[in-house]
Amino acid sequence: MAHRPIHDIEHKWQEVWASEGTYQARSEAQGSGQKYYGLIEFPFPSGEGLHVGHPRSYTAIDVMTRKRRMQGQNVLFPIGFDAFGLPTENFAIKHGVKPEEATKKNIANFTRQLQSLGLGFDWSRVVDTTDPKYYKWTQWQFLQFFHAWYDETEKRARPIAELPIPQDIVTRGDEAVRAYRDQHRMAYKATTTINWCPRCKIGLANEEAQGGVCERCGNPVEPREKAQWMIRITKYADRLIDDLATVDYLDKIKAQQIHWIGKSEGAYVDFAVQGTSDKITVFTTRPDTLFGVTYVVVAPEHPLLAAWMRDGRVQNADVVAAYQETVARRAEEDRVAEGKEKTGVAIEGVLAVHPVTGETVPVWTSDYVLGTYGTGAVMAVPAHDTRDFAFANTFGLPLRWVVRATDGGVMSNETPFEEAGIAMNSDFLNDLPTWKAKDDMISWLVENKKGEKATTYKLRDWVFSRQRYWGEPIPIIHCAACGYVPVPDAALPVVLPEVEAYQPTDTGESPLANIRAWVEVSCPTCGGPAERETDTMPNWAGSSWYFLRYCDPHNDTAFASPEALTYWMPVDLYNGGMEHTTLHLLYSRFWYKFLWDMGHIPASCGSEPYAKRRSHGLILAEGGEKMSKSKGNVVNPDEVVAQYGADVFRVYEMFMGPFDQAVPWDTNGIEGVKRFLEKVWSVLSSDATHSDALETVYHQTLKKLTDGIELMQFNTCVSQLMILTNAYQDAQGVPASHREGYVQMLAPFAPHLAEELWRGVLGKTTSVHGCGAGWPVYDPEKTIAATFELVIQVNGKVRDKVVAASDVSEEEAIRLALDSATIQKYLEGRNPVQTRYVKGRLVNIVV
RNA sequence: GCCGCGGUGGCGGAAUUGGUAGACGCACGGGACUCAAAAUCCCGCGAUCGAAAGGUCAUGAGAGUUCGAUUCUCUCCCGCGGCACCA
Repeated sequence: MAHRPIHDIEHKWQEVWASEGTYQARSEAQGSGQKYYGLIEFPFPSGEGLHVGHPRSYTAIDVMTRKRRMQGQNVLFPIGFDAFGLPTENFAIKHGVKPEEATKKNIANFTRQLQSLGLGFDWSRVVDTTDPKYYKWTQWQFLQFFHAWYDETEKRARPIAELPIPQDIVTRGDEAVRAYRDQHRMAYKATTTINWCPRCKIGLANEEAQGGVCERCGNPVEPREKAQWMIRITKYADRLIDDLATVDYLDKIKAQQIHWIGKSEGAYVDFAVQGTSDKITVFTTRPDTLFGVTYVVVAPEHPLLAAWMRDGRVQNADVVAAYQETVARRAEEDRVAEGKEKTGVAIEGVLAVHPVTGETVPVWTSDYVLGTYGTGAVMAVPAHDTRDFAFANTFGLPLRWVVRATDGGVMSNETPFEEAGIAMNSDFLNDLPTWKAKDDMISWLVENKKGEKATTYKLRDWVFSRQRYWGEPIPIIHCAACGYVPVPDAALPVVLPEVEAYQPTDTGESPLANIRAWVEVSCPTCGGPAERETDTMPNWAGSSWYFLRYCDPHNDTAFASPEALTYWMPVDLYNGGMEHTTLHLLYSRFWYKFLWDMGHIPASCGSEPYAKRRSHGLILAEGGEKMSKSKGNVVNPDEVVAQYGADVFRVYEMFMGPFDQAVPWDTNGIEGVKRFLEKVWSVLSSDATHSDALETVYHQTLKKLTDGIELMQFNTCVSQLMILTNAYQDAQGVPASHREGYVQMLAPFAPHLAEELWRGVLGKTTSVHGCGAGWPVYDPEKTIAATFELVIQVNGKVRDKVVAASDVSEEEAIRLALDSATIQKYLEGRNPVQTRYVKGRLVNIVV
């Protein structure tokens, strides 16, 4: 390549493609042929620039969409920038620049990098989540959540105006009605304990504070009470699980989402508190073990416990209070540390009444019961639950088996005792209540008003408020007289005001709160004095619907027209990182379903945004470690492109290994790809005479690429191209009849080289990459050579190989095998017991 | 602990889904070209026995099914990713 100015060539074609509009999708009105919407996760434009991992995903989908475009499909392969977010804000604070300026610069840099890779993006549809023209619709969509409630009966979101108001609320007046509505909105404000990161000074959603540490800075988070905007994603939990059956996602993605939503079915069971009207409601998935209950445990932060502490019922109040305090102070990490001894204290003076037997059992509090899951209280069945068993064991609490009467006598259910090696004492078998099946027990509880069937989820409602500057302002106005008033559509977007200081405040207020001129507004409803909401939206907001905007990115009257949505949606293929499985992917599925419920997305688009989801593996550093700035092992795409050019980079990334698996970067490996592309250039510069052997490899390669690209087997597609190229090298050139097809096959992988060969060497006048430019078709018959090497096995071991005609019959093949002198030697005069023939492969003789 | 994925030469990885294990690439060794080096081209390259022909062993370990197992079944070991006191 030293003799060819590779960068000039690449640059030249990039400009030609841009001016010819080669990669622009045709609109729904102009598009002919099948549409194909290929999507990659739009990047966050960080200051560091592109990582070599980005192009792996982008090139893969680029290869797939290029092939389909050549085949004549109307391809939409868009790009944009998810540019709001903390890193930019932190950078701005640190360097005293405006976040929008830093963002602009980063987007420009990313654009330059992406364009240098020759990716076939439709640059006329770029979106930027920080553009007011874009976030106007993010805000508008938030307001749709505000204007809606979830109808459990119809299992869909509906306009808030259609929310039935109970008569007793109506009679209490407008205030009560308004409060009732506010409680039912899909976007609602609630004071909750949030995960507060004292370092970032920000409230985090549970999913951003996994393991009790801040996702951004790794600092431990602490609980903090704060009024936050919440979105009722939990209402969609069932649909988010059930509809996975209708889409083609990698199984591991489905499994992770289902696990994350964490649905479990069981019952609420009420335990009365002796001598009071209180009842402790527990959640259990095993109501059939109700007779095994020997105590009840409430979470340390359980509201009932707080009430008992207040009314003086708790006899050991100081012990309980001390325990509560210890737990509150303890970091989440310690709490869940593996193998941790269980801790807890008995609540003296409080006894729970077993709902069936009427016996009293002690009530304990322990942090092994989570305040945030179920009802924050459990019935403990130490004989059948390992955690209860551990607790009972620590504190010497009694155990009781639940046994099932069977024909042969009595048998125990599974029990941790056996695991623990403790012998079972059969005394307990006396006086046992009748065992009931799970459903029977629930029926009994329902009939006797002691409980009900219940389903719980690990998924929590979505904390949607961020006390930060660099995000979409939440378009709500607080009016003392009217309550929460949405900013009227005509007044959208609510543009981020210019601010002097972006620093978050210790009070937990957004920096926007300091800008009084912006905060103070008159109420759109009554005209009275009012204040803007100063929290902003999380990063996940803009990315929850960007794929819809791509369908119609310049629309000023809607986020996208119904026509455009009908034409393009759903996304045919969405590729992205596994790390987004439980956050972005789940949020955007939910967001889409909601807009679909509300009729903002045409019903014909279907209830799922992505028909197919795939995920790429990580690119690791040369030693197999993760690339990281601190380790100094990061490979910079700019340097790779500078040294080898974009085509070598692309082909190498496709060749390194299976697309869905992690692979280490290998500097020697990229040299091999460089040699390969040079070989392509040199073999194509001379003609070879046509031969049957070349014809076979050629058609085998066509078949491999035609199928393999769809199956995302990029590494073996590149291998096959190498095999073909090696064959041409042996033949000292490419036969005239192969030249076009050969270049076309290379085109998705090495678009610049292919275009140079197509127009420069083959003398074509239009792009090899254009829509309908053509994709070579293979002849299945020609993929089979005239002869093949027939393997002959004796008792399953390869003993000889002979050349046979491809259409050899079974009889002939076996004859050939038996005629072989080598085989005769192995048979030692024995007669075959049986013979097997595998067409086109082998004969196995069993003696 | 639970869920998912994986374990094949010195390395990245192939193997038509039960049919020649190691394609393709890298690294390495030998040779050609060259005054020399680089580049390029040709040959070799799992282990082991053998001068060779050829044999034997080999896909994390062990068993099983089968004419035949990297592929299917069971048990176990190891690695990666996710979740994790979720009742």
